[in-house]
Amino acid sequence: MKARVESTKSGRKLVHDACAQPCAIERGMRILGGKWTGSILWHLKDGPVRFNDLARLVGGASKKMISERLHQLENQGLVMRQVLDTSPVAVEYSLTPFGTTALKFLDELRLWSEGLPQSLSDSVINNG
Amino acid sequence: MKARVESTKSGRKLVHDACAQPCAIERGMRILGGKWTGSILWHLKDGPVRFNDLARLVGGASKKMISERLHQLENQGLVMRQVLDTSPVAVEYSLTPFGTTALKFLDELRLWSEGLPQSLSDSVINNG
DNA sequence: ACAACTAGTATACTTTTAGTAACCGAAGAG
DNA sequence: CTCTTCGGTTACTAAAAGTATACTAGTTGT
Repeated sequence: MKARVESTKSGRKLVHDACAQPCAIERGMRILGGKWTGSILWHLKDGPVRFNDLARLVGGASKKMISERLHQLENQGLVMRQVLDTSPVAVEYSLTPFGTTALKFLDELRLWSEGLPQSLSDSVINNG
Repeated sequence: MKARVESTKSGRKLVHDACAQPCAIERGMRILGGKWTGSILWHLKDGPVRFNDLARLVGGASKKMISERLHQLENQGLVMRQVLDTSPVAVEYSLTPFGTTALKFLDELRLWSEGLPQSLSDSVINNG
């Protein structure tokens, strides 16, 4: 990404290489930046978690949201779904190897967020 | 965040500490995860950029979007707005010291995103 | 028998966000 | 005089995200 703005002698502004492809930043955000997506991945970091447990852990998100995000993450290959034939049946979700590669970045986000001024944290109210 | 799920002797599941506060992950995402937010910050990393230049650099986002995000980022203290008394007036946006602390995380995101499989990148179409 | 759990899906609705397109006044270039 | 640029704002529409309730169908606990 070498986008830059140049001024011609007459002062006209021209933009070169203005993200003809979506920036890496933006592409990544479209995958990980959805509401609850980060939280879900984060709660899976220590091992498989079952659907309803996940719904309880990610307080504030409805089952519909959890369900939608998990489908999305499964399609994108970050999360695995495994049905255990216990009774009643249990369904476990876990990170794929690819999914775990996102954890480094999420941890960086966590570190940043934990240092946020209180006033800013307060203005972001809902649970997660 | 020490959330966990425990099974009682009777098999009942209880959730402890289920994100009474929003997770750091989720709080951070609410600030940086908005559409275009990451791209805007990233384009400011090398120094001040003027409004219309920014709108051109972040291809795909309308001026309205840029304007809204910049207001938000200014309120949150990540970005500074400075009016230069040239004629015609110019308005420059730049990162505050606090804003620059987010760059580390954004760079981690960029690295992750650049390694994405092509198929996944393709399904995330718009510009940024 | 009855309630609560399992993992979701279905439906209906409201709210929020994103996006388009047009427009503003002031000033500069041709 | 007209066209363009500056930094936005306004009005409107479309799409996404959210809520809430009810339903499946089998299992276990009281």
